[in-house]
Amino acid sequence: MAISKADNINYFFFNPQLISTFAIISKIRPQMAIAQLYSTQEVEEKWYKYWMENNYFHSEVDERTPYTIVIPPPNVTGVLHMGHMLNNTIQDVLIRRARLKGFNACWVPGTDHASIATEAKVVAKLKAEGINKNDLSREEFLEHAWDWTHKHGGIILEQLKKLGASCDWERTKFTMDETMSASVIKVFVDLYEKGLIYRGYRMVNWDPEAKTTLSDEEVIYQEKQGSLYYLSYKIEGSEDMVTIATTRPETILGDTAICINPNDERFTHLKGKKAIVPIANRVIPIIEDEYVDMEFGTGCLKVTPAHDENDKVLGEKHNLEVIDILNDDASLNHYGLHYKGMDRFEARKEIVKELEKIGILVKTESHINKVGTSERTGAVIEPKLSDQWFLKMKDLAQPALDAVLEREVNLVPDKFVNTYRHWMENVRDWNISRQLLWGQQIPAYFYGEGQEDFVVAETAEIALEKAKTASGNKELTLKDLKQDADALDTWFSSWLWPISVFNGILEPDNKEINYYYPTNDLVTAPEILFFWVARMIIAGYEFRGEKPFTNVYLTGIVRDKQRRKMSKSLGNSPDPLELINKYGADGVRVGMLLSSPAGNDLMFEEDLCKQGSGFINKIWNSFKLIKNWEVDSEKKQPEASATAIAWYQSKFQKELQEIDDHYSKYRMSDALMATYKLVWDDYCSWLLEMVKPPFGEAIDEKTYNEVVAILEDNLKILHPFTPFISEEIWQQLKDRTPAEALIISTWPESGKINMDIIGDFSFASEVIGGIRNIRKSRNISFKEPISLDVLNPEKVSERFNSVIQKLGNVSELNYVDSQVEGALSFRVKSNEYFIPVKGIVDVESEIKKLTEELVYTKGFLQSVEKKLSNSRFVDNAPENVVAVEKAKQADAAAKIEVLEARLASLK
RNA sequence: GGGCAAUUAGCUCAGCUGGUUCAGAGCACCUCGUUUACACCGAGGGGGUCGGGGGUUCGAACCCCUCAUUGCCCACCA
Repeated sequence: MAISKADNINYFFFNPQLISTFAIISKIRPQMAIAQLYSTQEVEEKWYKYWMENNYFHSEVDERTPYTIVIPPPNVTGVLHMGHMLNNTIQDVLIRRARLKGFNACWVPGTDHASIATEAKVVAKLKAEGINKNDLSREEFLEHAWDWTHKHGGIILEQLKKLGASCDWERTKFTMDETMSASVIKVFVDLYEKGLIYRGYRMVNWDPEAKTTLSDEEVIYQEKQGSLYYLSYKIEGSEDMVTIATTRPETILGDTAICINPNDERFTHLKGKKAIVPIANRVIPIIEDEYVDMEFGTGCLKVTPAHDENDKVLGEKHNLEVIDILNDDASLNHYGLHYKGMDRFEARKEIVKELEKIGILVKTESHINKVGTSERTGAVIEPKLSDQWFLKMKDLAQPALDAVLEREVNLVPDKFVNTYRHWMENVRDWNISRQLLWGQQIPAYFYGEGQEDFVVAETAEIALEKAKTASGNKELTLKDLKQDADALDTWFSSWLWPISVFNGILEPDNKEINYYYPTNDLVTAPEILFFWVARMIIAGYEFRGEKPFTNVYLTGIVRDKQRRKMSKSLGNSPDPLELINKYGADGVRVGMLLSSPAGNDLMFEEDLCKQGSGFINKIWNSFKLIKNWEVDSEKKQPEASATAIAWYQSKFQKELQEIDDHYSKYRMSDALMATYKLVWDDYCSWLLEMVKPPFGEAIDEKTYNEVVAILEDNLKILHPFTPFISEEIWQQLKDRTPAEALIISTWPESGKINMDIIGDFSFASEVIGGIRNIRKSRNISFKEPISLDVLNPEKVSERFNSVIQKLGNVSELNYVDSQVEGALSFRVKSNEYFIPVKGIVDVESEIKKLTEELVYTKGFLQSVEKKLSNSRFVDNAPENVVAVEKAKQADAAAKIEVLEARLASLK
């Protein structure tokens, strides 16, 4: 791309690729250099470094009130995606504003070891290298996992820095740090001793690929096209058959009963009989239970307690045998007979073939069923009975439920309270063990032959003492102890996060936890409301007797234009870092927040970032204007400037109030939009235009100083959204010491709002609009001065006359007391304005316009009068509402008078 | 199957106790403009029976009923 110097000099190119070209140009034009250029990459890098060097992000316990946010720790080996961008932008906005408001702002960053996700990645990597996880010892595998973590870990945190995240990096934590892990173990032991953790033989979600259990939340149900197979079982000692329907014919090998509904008259003849399982040729009882739905399938149910939750319940009730036919990898075991070793799906096909061959398969129907799959590996989940560790939830959940219902913890938006309540009221015990190596190993030690005798303790040494006491065997040594091989669920460490990052578990009375806890805001996705948020609240009350945070801001999901969730696999997610390169971090931050109310999904498209960077560009250019002004200390302040500044000060206060209100309700986009409009419309389009000196002239010092002060306040309210450009301008505006950096300055104080001047301004802006309309309709160039005549001068707000003259390019403003001939007119309220025009006024079209205006106003007046003549309205409506209607009536009547007078003068 | 939400301009959304500002904003669109910070600009403009129907009220985008559509959560019958 060729750029001529002439093109460059007066334009600002928002294009990082052109930096070097600009750098050269800036050298040739030293007097302009400072303000002409804006390179996002350069500026962003510069200020981030500056903030870091001056330690502004770091927080220490002090006298101030703390304002704390703990980051939802991303997976240690993850990379930044759009969800993180949204989430962390919001957190940074909150924390930066808190910092400006004078709080001791502390944003604690960190990462999560994400046991299953990370382990899956490590296993895959090893596999690619030809190494099988099972061939490694625990220690060897963990070494690989730590290698991987060190290599990829924390990349995501570096990416957050590019976004401008002002985290206290000195506090960075990892859920497998020594103290974090020790906290987890301590909590486990504690809960075990309270009798809340137990070991149970339960049906769990089994991921045969990762060979671990999953929590219910990690199972994703997908609708899949399958078949419903109708199979006939022989009745023992007769030629009768009974037909059942199943979606999983391979599990017949694990059948231990047939169940019918006792009320089902079709099957009375089967009561007390026995059936024969095909292929296995085992004899199983026919039991009766009302659980069976008589409408579904054939009304007969095969019962496989080992492979179905409901069947398990039935089995326990009727004391049935449990036959587990699967190995851990979901291949068939010896109960699979000649299918032993075959994968479950393969076996299904083969068994169906065999059943067909022996005439047992009556028919096959297509059937859509919901199949549970693993969130991490995608494998179809197998319900499996196994020994697992559980945490009793019911009592623990109660305070956490109350806290949200009583709004001690606020969910934003509030609608999530219902969902939360529903879940907490029906909370189930939490399966906390995982058959994984990557994570905190369960601190249970077996000292006997089987799994019956065990003790739970922080360390093996303590466990040994406990085991000696428990067994009465003083000869036991460490070698006799065998620690449970399983690791704890990842969430069993992250539920402690707001406490453990301040070491509040191991040292419950330390200075930091006492100061920073409870934290203020948590910003996270609603998807993990139960996974994580609810459990943190539970942990907060259980281990600190206090909530972990006051507000939970639930973001939406970032979707594309087609409303599809943005994901790597779909390939519809832009690379956040590329976006930052292209639009600048400030631009992307604005883009992300332009439309993302709490709890609503964000329909993201790149245009939003474009709009964001357009805003940055506007801010920059408005600064360039000021920066290049020549200041004259002798010059008197023009009246228009004084008026404009007085107006803006009130307008700013009014909007500041709005913005603060939006923040207090976590309406981030509204706060941004109010700021955006204040800066773009009120500040740039109106204020700067009103105070701008004529071409070639200098600006008076008073106005200059006042505008600079205004700009400084603007920068303060911009800073949370656009930290980089605001700091850049702040620093260019004046020489500042590190103690005067914008990031640690103060949020503008709220002040008086003069509503009169705001009202007068909007009156004046309507007048200016009227002038512009006439200029446009008559094709009068802006450069051509006009004169303006005003009828009914007593109602004109004179303080804005100078502004009207300046922005309307009005050379002469006269008050007249009668209609002006040969002029075009417009009306604001009941005042009438005339602009004499050259050439002939088209009386016909003027009359037409006036008539239309008159008809509309009369109609309006009529509707108001109708309302006012309705006694039920006047009697029932509040006084101020009636007063308003009366004012409308008076205004409309006056306007009609004016219009009629004008029409009369033209006819 | 149970529950919760949403439906307002082409798009994304405001509309905060039913009544000033009640039909709004931003983007997009159209017209005009080489005004000396910015064309990523400026000025102006068009565009909506507030998902349908019914009700309450002096008055409804807002409250009630009903239907429709969409999204989410929970539980799941083999």
